[in-house]
Amino acid sequence: MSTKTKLSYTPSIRRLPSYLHIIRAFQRTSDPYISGTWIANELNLEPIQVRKDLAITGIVGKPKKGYPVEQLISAIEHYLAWDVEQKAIIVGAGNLGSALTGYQEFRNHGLHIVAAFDSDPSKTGKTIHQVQIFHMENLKEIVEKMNITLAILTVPSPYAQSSCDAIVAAGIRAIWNFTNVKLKVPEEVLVQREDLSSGYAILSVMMRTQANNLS
Amino acid sequence: MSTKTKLSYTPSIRRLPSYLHIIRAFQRTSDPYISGTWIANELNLEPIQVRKDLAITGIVGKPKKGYPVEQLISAIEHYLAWDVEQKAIIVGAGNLGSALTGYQEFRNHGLHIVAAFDSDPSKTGKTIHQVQIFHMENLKEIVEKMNITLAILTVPSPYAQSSCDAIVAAGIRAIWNFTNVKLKVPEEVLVQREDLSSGYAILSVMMRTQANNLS
DNA sequence: TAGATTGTTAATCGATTAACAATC
DNA sequence: TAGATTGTTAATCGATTAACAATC
Repeated sequence: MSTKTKLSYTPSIRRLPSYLHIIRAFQRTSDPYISGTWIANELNLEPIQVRKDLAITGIVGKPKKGYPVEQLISAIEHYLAWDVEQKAIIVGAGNLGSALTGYQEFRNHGLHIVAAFDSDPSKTGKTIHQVQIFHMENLKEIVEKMNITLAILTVPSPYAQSSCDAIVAAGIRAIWNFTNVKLKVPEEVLVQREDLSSGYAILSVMMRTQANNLS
Repeated sequence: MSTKTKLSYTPSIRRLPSYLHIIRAFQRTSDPYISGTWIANELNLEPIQVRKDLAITGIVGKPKKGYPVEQLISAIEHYLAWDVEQKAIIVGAGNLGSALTGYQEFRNHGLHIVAAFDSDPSKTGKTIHQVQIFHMENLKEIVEKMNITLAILTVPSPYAQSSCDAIVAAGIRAIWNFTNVKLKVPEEVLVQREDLSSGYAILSVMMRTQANNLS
């Protein structure tokens, strides 16, 4: 059976992290209930969309009051599998790798970056944000020893495919790909590509459209 | 009139950069025509989807042969407004700001980062990837002098809104927001948020789903 | 109680996919 | 010519939005 079945509710899943962020901030007010309407206002969304999105987590709200804050946070975290610690490694200890390693928000998502790898021997032994850098030669050994299942790929694009091959050979099953390369992987390996250019494409067309409207 | 009209074809626009990337690589083969079928195979998409996407740029192909490579590149670049130079500044000269400043691919998109800003005085005068760092105090002055219309926001989230306010006060009309903060801006200012957590949410749910299927 | 908010069911909208004639 | 590929028109699919009864 192919593992490449399509994921349902992807637009909703993409919005859940912003809900979680907002709800955690709201939690500090000690109000035990939060309404979908309030979340929607905060994020410029429609209340019905928020309710539909939250429904996929299985949360049940109370008419008139809203959703119980603690339970709602748990439900979102559980749905996203953010309630269990997920260990990950950084492959490519450059600026982007370093930025992601230092990104505190990931800790709130259960994501722990436990090691970094680089093919530049002069980086070996150094640390980025208290995470040790190893040489790529030791990838398989350390991945096996630490039982790692996720790699974050932040190498320059010419090295993307070869690094990916090393990651797969090390037994890793999921890759978060920050390069602009479409990676070739065995069917059972999951790849999530973070394409910076696509966001800029949207912004660029918006700017052109706005400029045209003004004239 | 509100400028917040919804952008059409956003899924297609998001895919155009990967098409462009593939087509530019193909260009080196000197073959004057490229088929939608070939692009689709390369990116694991359906040929019909590629044809529909390319159609929004106005390109016209030749049955049996495909699309003329040079014209296709021009059509995509023109549609994305990537055929004109777009100057931008980095606000927040940390690791992420530095990574984006050094990201060579942006040059292929007409995006030129011409200055960086940071509130840390010890960074003032230094450079990241040959781009000079200025103090935030000089933001408005330099933005006006250099006629900047786009800011890339890469500050830590606690500083996101105040930095955004400074950007707007400097007269900038478009912000590419890499923080996890929902920015409050006047209606006429465009914001494109790049939300790293949403990509991780997708990956995390895929991993959970796959793990469940295997058991 | 009155009214705000939920959850469900239905309607709409837009994106993807299918079918196929046209054609180089 | 035969066949691969385009572009158009229609069908399907899934996401968003609307309507509204239930209810705390």
